[in-house]
Amino acid sequence: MATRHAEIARHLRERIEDGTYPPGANIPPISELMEQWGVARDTVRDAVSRLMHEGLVVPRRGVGTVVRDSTPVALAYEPERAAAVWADQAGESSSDQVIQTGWVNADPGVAARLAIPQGSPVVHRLRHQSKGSAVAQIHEQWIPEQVVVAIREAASVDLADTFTPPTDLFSLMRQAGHSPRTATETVHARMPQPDEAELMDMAPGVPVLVTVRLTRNAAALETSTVTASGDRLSLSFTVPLER
Amino acid sequence: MATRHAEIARHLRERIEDGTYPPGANIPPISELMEQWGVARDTVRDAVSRLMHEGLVVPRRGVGTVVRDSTPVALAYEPERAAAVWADQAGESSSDQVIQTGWVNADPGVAARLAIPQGSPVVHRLRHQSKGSAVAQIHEQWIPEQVVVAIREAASVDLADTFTPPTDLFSLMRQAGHSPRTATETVHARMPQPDEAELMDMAPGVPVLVTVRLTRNAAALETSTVTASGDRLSLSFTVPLER
DNA sequence: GAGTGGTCTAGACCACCAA
DNA sequence: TGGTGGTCTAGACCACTCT
Repeated sequence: MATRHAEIARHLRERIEDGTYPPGANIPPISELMEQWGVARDTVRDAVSRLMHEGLVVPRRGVGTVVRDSTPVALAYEPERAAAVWADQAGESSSDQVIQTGWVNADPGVAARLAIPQGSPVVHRLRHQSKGSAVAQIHEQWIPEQVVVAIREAASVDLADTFTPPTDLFSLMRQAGHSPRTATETVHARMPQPDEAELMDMAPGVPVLVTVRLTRNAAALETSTVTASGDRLSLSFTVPLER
Repeated sequence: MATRHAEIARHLRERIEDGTYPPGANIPPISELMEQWGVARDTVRDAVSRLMHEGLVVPRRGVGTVVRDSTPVALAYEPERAAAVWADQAGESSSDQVIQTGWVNADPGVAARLAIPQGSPVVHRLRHQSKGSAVAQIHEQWIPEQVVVAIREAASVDLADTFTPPTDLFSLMRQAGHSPRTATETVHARMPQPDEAELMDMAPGVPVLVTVRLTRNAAALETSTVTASGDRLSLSFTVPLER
């Protein structure tokens, strides 16, 4: 027999999966579980805590511990897109706000991706894309000096001092003689940092999806990272298969 | 002032980030932290538990609580690939094993993706790809009847009864007159289920990356899901940008 | 054997929410 | 106001790892 709290957690998990406690409903309160299983309060809390960190339930003070919506991650399959697409389920009011922009020195990661010496000046832009009230995506972008200068000269836009969202950075690049050819996107997942979880109003037990992008023609033109809640967003790619 | 355990967690998190406790090192033992902060054991454990679920540390009985390797997620940038690539950091001994294969009735999700009636017969194949001793990826695949039959007739291979890993399912499809044209991959992240975490020997606080693929020409040829530890694997795509 | 983390108890007080 | 979860204590015993 496993430990008491593992046993309780397993039982509750099964009841959630078999629909006894459907999404939106409450699991029994701590006091009741204490009685039912004849254990102390903290033992029950250990069990509930496990379910919370598995992303199955969200405890709410004064209300109860509610079962989370089972995160179906809408499966919209229109495989006609040629490029990467950010798929959202709810098309609420959205906004795109530039939080910060300016010159910084490239850190080792950015420098490696852009193939420039570490510490080289790059323009760093931080954007928050919001859906409804909470931030849905954190977008960070680094652009090498050469490209920034070319855009300033060709389009009279200073990226280091422009707080309006770039309606289309790629067309600015083309105007400046730096037409992007390919974008490589690398995806991984991790748990959010506390500040990220707060900013994006994430439930406990929900990871973030991090996409690192590198846009190139002959040289590297731009690199960026997009960080977003792993359950509110899914990333979709269509790749052609050579004959 | 926040709660005691939040305070302790914040302090330890900062010490980890500033390198006082580098990856592989131990944070101070519970007993020591109890003394330092003048709190009870469970208060310290609450703090450490938070760090654990953030993926920062792994407690080991009899050893101590060690700081995890900071998950650099190797950034291999060879943007020359045209298709999806599964990037691994360590090239150890790997194996690919078919765990299960046979006919099943399509569940709603699979049926929707393959655009066939729910409950239609499909061949379901479950594979485990291992690196070293632990399973690195769980691969589940569903192939519609029409394609299975065509492959059986054209290549004398019965997918419902073949336990050898398909060296190349796509070339079998081409032989059978079903050349795949595109693959659409949709990625999201979630916390692993307990059995998944055990099978893949995952540390606590590590999410899984789930990729749902749909391979098509005119019709849907195959759909599959790949589930893998979000820190041991990163998924990379290169997309061409139209002029 | 000494030291580590893991489990569990019985009781207390606090913070939050809905009726 | 009553019920919910959140925090915290002081103490006990167990399981594991290393030397």
